[in-house]
Amino acid sequence: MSRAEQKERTRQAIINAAFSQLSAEKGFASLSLREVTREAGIAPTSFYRHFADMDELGLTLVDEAGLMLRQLMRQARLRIEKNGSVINTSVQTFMEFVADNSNVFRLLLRERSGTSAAFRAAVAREIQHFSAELAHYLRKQTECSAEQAQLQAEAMVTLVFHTGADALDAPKEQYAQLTRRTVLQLRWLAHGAASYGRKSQA
Amino acid sequence: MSRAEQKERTRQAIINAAFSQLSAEKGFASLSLREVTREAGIAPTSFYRHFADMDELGLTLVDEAGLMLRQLMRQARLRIEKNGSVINTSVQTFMEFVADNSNVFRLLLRERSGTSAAFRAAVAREIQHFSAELAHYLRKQTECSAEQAQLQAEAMVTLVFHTGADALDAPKEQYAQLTRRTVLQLRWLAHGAASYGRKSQA
DNA sequence: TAAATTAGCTTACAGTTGTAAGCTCAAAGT
DNA sequence: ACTTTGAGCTTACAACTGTAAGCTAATTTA
Repeated sequence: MSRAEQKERTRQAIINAAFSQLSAEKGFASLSLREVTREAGIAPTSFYRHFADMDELGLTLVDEAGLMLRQLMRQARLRIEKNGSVINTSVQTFMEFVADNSNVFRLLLRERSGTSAAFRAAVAREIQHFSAELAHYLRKQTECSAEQAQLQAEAMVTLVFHTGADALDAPKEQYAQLTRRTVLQLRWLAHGAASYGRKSQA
Repeated sequence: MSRAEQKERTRQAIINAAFSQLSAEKGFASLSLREVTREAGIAPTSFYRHFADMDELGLTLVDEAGLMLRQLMRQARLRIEKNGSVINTSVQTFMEFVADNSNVFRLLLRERSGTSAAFRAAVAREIQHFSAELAHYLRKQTECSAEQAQLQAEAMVTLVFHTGADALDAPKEQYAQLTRRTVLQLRWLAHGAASYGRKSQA
C-alpha cells in the first residue's frame, strides 16, 4: 500500500470516528482530540499529521455534510421529475435524509448557531446552495422575480430544516404528520407569494 | 441582611455571572463551574449550595430567558394596539429584543438544538407559549380554525427566529433589510393561509 | 443564652485535556 | 545503494476540570 494511500485511509478513519461520536447527547464542541484518535486507532499526537487542530477537522465534517446535502438535492430532482409535485417530494426526501443521516443533519443544525463564526459561515454557505437550487425550481414552476424566488426558497428551507429538527426528537410514527404540516406551510407560502406578488411587485 | 436574602443575592450573582459569560464564542456547554463561581465571587464548591449541578443552573437560565420572551410579547401587544399592523410591529419588536438581549436569545437559539434533551424540551416549551399567543392574535384578525392558526403561528415564529439568528451575525445596518424580508415572508404566509384555506378547509 | 443550622471557605485529589519533544522505521527520492 | 521524508509512536507536562471532606463563623431557632 502506497504511503499517500495509507495516509488518506487514516484521515478517513479520523473523520469517521468523529462522525460516529456525534450523537443527540454529544455535539462537535464536546468531542475531544484524544477520544477521536482513540477510536480512529492512532496516537493522540498523530492527529496533527492530518489536521492543524479540531477546528480544521470540524470544517471538514461540515464540508462532507454539505456534500451529502447536494447529493440529496440530486436525488430529490430525480424524484420530482417522476412524481411532479415539487413541494411534497422535496419534503419527503428531506425527511428521509434526516432519518437516515441524523448525525450529519444534527451537525449542520447545531453548528449553524454554534460558537465558531467559521463554522456558522460554512454551514450558511451550504444551506445557501440548497436554497439557490430550490429557488431555481420555483422560478421554473411559478414565474416570479429572482429575488422573490430566492426569498421564498429561503423561507421554505428554514421551515423544512426546523421540521427536521423536530423530527430528531420525535418518534417515527409522527414523521407523517410532521411532513403533512410542513407541506401545508410550504403550500401557503407558495400560494401567498404567487398571489401577493401579483398585487404588489415588491 | 437576612440569611435567605443573602442567599438569594449570591444565587442571582451566579445567574448573572453565567449570563455574562455567554457570548458569540462561548455557549452554555463550554461554561465551567469554576469560571462562573470565580466571576460570582464565591468559592467553586459553594456553587452546590445553590444548584445541584450545571444543568440545573442552565435550566434556570432558560426559564429566565422564557420570562423575558413573555415580557417581550406583552410589550409587542401594547405596540400593536397603538400601531395596528400585527406582523410589522411584531417583527420589529422581536428584532429589538434580539439586538438588546443577544446573549439571552443566543441561549434559546442554541439550546433549542443542543445536546441536552431537557434543555431542548424547556426551550421548546417557551417557544410554544410564544407561538400560542401569536396564534391567538391571528384568529382574532383572520378567522380560521384553531389548528390552522397554530400551524401558521409556528411557521411565523420559525421564520422570525431564523431571522434573529441571522441578525446576530449581521451588522446593524442590515437589520432593516432583514426585517423587511421577513415581514414579506410572513405576509405571504398569512395571505396564502387565508386564501388557500378558503379553498380547502384542511 | 445555648444549640442547631448553613452559606461559604480551604484543601485536596483524581481525571482529563491539548500538545511539545523526540524516536522509529518504512516508503520515496536520488 | 544511500539519503531524505514523514506517519505514527511513546513519554511527559502543565493546565484545567468537577467535587469530596471538613472547618468557620454568623444567623436562626428553641
